[in-house]
Amino acid sequence: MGGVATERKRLSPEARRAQLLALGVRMLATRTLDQLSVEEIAERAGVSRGLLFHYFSSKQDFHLAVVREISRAMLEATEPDPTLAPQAALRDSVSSFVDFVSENRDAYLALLRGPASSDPAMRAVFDATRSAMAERTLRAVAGFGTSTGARERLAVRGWIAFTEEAVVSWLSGEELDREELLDLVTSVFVVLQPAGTLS
Amino acid sequence: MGGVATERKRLSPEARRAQLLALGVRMLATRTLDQLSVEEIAERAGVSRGLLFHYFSSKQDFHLAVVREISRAMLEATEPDPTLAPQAALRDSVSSFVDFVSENRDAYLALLRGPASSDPAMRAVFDATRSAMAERTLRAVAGFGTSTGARERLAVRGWIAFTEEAVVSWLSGEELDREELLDLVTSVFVVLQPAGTLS
DNA sequence: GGGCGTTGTTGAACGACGGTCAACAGTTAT
DNA sequence: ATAACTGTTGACCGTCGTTCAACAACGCCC
Repeated sequence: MGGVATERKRLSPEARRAQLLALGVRMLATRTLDQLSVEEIAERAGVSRGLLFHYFSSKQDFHLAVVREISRAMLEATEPDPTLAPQAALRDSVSSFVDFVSENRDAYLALLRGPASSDPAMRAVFDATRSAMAERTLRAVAGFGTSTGARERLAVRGWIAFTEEAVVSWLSGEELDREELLDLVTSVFVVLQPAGTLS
Repeated sequence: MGGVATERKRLSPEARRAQLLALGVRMLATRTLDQLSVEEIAERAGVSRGLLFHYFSSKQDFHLAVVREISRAMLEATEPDPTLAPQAALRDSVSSFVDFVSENRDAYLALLRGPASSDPAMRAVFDATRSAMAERTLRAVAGFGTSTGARERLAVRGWIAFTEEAVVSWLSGEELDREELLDLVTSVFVVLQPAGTLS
């Protein structure tokens, strides 16, 4: 399972596609999304450049698929536990988020900063990810009495940006311990709810 | 002051450099940072491709200079008024920020999402901008009794991300009026301060 | 005002890389 | 074994960032 070319083998379309995608995600550890060249991907996969265009219509399309994969993995890893009480579910989800970003820092940053790239479709993935997190969070903590007004939607999106920045920033310093970080992030959420709806 | 080539004229280095930079910033309205091609810049400026490399060592260096210019303009436009009381200074600065982003949406987004680009120097500009906003904000509202512990630094950075996201998100919907947005953003800041230090 | 040096500017040339496509070869069925 | 299907190749093209030696506009001096 190395990065170098092994032997020329014929794979099923699904396997090849999955291989190229996984390779792309893994390579983000050293390169940024923009630097994921078709040439290097092909070389590491041990296939020709042309083959990549058989599975992805363009370089941008490939980048998009990589970012979608990261988004999918992140959302899956941070799915709130519906059996927990609202406050506990929130903290648990944030905790999973901290873990995910810790373990996939580079890949996640690619998702977070990838939208700078040319494609509006890329930005759409970014937006969809934030929206998914926001809606899910609102649903999970519905017990807080949150309504879905414009102010609340804006507040939740802002809170997600807050959380992302706090976690990423925390990772490059770690001057707080994990619990303090979770306290900070969750307490900000609680406080965002309209006055009077809190316990 | 069009975009098309006028006549071949010899300009002073400062004038040429300024012209190219301003042109780059202006072009962000239609293209993203990555799409700022040397070719089009040169064409619009009415000069040869080669000349751009006389003023900027590479395309990335040019992009960097463009982003620095935007950062500079933003920080200048949102400088807190030291003659105001802490709460008022905060609100005033956020208000200026909303104005700046409203008027320079594309350019500001390039700064916000530009760091996705390859260059670590680009990311440095992004970080430096956030740090500048954070430190300045902390200084301006020192009256709140804010200490400069790790938790507070993280909270302020998070709050800036919150603010950026809230403003950008608000711009593409405008379901709240301006005052409500300012209320939301400033109230979150106040609430972030350690319990007991608030009035 | 005409030559001369300084230097802003050009344009041809090169390399890297994304993208295309007709030919090739591994696999499977008969 | 042969043939059909299709995963895969490698040569080719166009675009674009980058280099560099030559050029020409401007200021200066006599």
